[in-house]
Amino acid sequence: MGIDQLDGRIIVLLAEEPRIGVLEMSRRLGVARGTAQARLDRLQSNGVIRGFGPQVDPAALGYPVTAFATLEIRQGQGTDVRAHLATVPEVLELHTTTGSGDMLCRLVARSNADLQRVIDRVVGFDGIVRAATAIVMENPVPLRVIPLVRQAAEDPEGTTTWPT
Amino acid sequence: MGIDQLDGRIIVLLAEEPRIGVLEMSRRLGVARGTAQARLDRLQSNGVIRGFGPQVDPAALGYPVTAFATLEIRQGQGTDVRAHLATVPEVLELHTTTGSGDMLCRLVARSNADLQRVIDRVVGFDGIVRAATAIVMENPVPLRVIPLVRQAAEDPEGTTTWPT
DNA sequence: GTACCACTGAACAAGCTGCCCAGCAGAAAC
DNA sequence: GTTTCTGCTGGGCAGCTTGTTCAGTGGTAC
Repeated sequence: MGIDQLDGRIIVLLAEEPRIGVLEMSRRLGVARGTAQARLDRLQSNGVIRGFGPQVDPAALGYPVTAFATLEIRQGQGTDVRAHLATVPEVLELHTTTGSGDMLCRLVARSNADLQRVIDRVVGFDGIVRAATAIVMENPVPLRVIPLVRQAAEDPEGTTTWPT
Repeated sequence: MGIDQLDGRIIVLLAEEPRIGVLEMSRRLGVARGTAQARLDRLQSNGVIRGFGPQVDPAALGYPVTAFATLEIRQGQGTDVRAHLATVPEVLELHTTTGSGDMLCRLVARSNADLQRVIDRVVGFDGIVRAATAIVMENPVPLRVIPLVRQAAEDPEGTTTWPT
């Protein structure tokens, strides 16, 4: 667990120019091709890099509305609720959490009106007691990992980030 | 806006085997290479496919703790808060929302103890009045788009998904 | 001292990419 | 009805990359 600076540079480079090949990568990093290859393979088998799947924009697909729903679950119904939500395509993500509410899920919809349909489908299940929905207006920081990768590469142990 | 079935199959195929080339893709889809190439180019310039950046797992990087924080902002301080949060590497995502709380952000940390440091850094800014944090315990549905892509490909207009 | 590991630098055949072209079918415009 | 446009097909070509293998080197652990 943890990455060194070369690993960090590999990830950043791949994030900036995903179509780059291993050979070009090795040239930019100033290392041998075999090294770049080996590092990349290791990052993938480590699970640090999960994959290179296409990043799809739901808005461009016709789902411009995003919302977060906090769900309250009836005791003991967690498993069923998880299975139910997994069948709803508009549920992009689901977490079980501490704090007020038991689950948090990310939803998308074709419009604000359509969001009602999605929410109805989500909560139309016995195990769900209550749902509180917050519609996303703006997304000032889209999902990102690069700053974190930079920090992890600079300081694999996390020693300097602790309070002094 | 909207994709047809061939587009959908391209995205699904790319999600399943990201390292696949255009030639192999065209073979699997049963179309000419030029067609696959053109479709892929169009999907990218459309913005449907944002890119193919590496999907990094924060847990494997040494940040196994995820949390969602709901922030309440002092009137008129929104811009400053956005800028402040953008400088924190552990803030992976930030949304402004309707409903209780004004912003929702996704955080990661090295441990539960470390989460305190992150929250202190997030909240240690004048414009933030209050923060409510929910720690993620389990992630039954990791961020996914494929089911949505399938639905969009089957029904680009969304007609069949409306209540009857 | 020896074994082990990571990196370098090189070579090879095989395959893919980017690019070009000509032809064809369906839809829309005139 | 004819023309134009768009999207798809199928082919060819040079150039480059990939996957793989090999030998050599330096540092580290035992």
